[in-house]
Amino acid sequence: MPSEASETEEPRPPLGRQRVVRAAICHADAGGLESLTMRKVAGMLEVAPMALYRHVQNRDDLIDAMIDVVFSEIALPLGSTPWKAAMRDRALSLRDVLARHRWAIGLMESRRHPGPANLRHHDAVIGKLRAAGFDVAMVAHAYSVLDGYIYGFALTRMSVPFDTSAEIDAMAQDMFEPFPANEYPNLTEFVTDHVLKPGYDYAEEFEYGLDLILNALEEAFHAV
Amino acid sequence: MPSEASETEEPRPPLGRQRVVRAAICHADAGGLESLTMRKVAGMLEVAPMALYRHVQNRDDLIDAMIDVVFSEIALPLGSTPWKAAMRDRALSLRDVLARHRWAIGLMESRRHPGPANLRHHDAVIGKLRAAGFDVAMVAHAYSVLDGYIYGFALTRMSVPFDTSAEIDAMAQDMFEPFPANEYPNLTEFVTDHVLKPGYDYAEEFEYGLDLILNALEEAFHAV
DNA sequence: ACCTGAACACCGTTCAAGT
DNA sequence: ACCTGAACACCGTTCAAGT
Repeated sequence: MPSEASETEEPRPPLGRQRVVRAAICHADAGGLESLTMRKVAGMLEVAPMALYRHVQNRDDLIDAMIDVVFSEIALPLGSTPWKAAMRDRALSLRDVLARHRWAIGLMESRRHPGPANLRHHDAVIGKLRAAGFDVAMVAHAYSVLDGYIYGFALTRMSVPFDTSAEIDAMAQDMFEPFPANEYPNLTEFVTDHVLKPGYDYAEEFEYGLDLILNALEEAFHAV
Repeated sequence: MPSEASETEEPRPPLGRQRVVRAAICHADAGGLESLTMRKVAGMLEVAPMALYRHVQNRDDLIDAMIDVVFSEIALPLGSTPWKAAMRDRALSLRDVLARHRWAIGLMESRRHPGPANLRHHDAVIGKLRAAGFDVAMVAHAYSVLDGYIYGFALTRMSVPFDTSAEIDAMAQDMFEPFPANEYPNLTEFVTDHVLKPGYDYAEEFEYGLDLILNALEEAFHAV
């Protein structure tokens, strides 16, 4: 067939950095960072492994780009919303984004080459607090405790991998199985009498701590 | 020479699970989890890679064992110390342990097979709060917000890798260099007018947030 | 009981070509 | 300009031996 038949021969679209980064995020969302290999991303895009290196310097550069996409998904505290409500909305948005992209939790704040969405996000959060009257020292306090809590909650609570009460129950059995009964009475009581109870929900735990911190920050702010 | 000369021939001591785990922790402390390979640990112990598998099921089992050693290094809240001081001491101890073993931060609360030191630690913390009069719901609130904050601070603040003010300065230059000047005015002001100032110290930020949370928990506890 | 060596199916990345 | 294929120096882990 003639090589000019450009439409019927399905000439694949050029790769492009965006398509590479999106495919990588998709893979990491499903399988985690460990299973994200250059070769698998290339396979998803039906391309030779080395084709990726035209659009990405190396694996670390790819991860930098992925993280900036994640930052771009966090709702910015813009508009005239009061600082406390704005920080609350931003915290819930960040919590949701980290739940979608669990592989990103440990990488968001340790990149040596932050992207534009990263810097823009921090600029907006700091700007909102400054506009509300926080001095730079109080901004540091507030940002440190809020982000510490949000990322830490994402890390410690959301990483527990079960959805149903039955799963959590089975897992608890497995955990205590190798040890003598009543070796850990307080932990056992806590798990059986509270965590395993049908009404218990992690999501509410996040908002309890978040509001505890926001209220305490408000008090500290007004005390100045 | 006769094979009975057992002392002069330096017959290496048997490997043993403890020696393997300790060597692995030592390597991870220095180079992180990424560079921790079975082959390198074997090399440190001057042994063939496959020798490790007599004492450890696989790489994941090795990491489980490493994490439990880390848990064993956290000071337990024992004795008759009041709950607030005990939680404060425990938080500072956990912060220090995580600073020594940064590779462990993301793994401490997501192990499918927690070891005895892990369970014993949680049992002691829960026991201290229960003994102080916290009901199980309040224990969940307190533990969730405290550990969230401690792990998150370790993740977000301690992962920034600089020691001296000069280093942080150079890094800030690098970060903003690819972008137009004054693109991020609030962030720039915050970094130059506060973070880069000689008196600023991360360590104090940790204790500010910790005391904010502990005081808020105390209020919530007494309000019940 | 404890350790070894070869082998297998993977990695990221460099280099030299291909179109 | 964009993609490929072979090659190199690595991985974790299985298997069959060695002492």
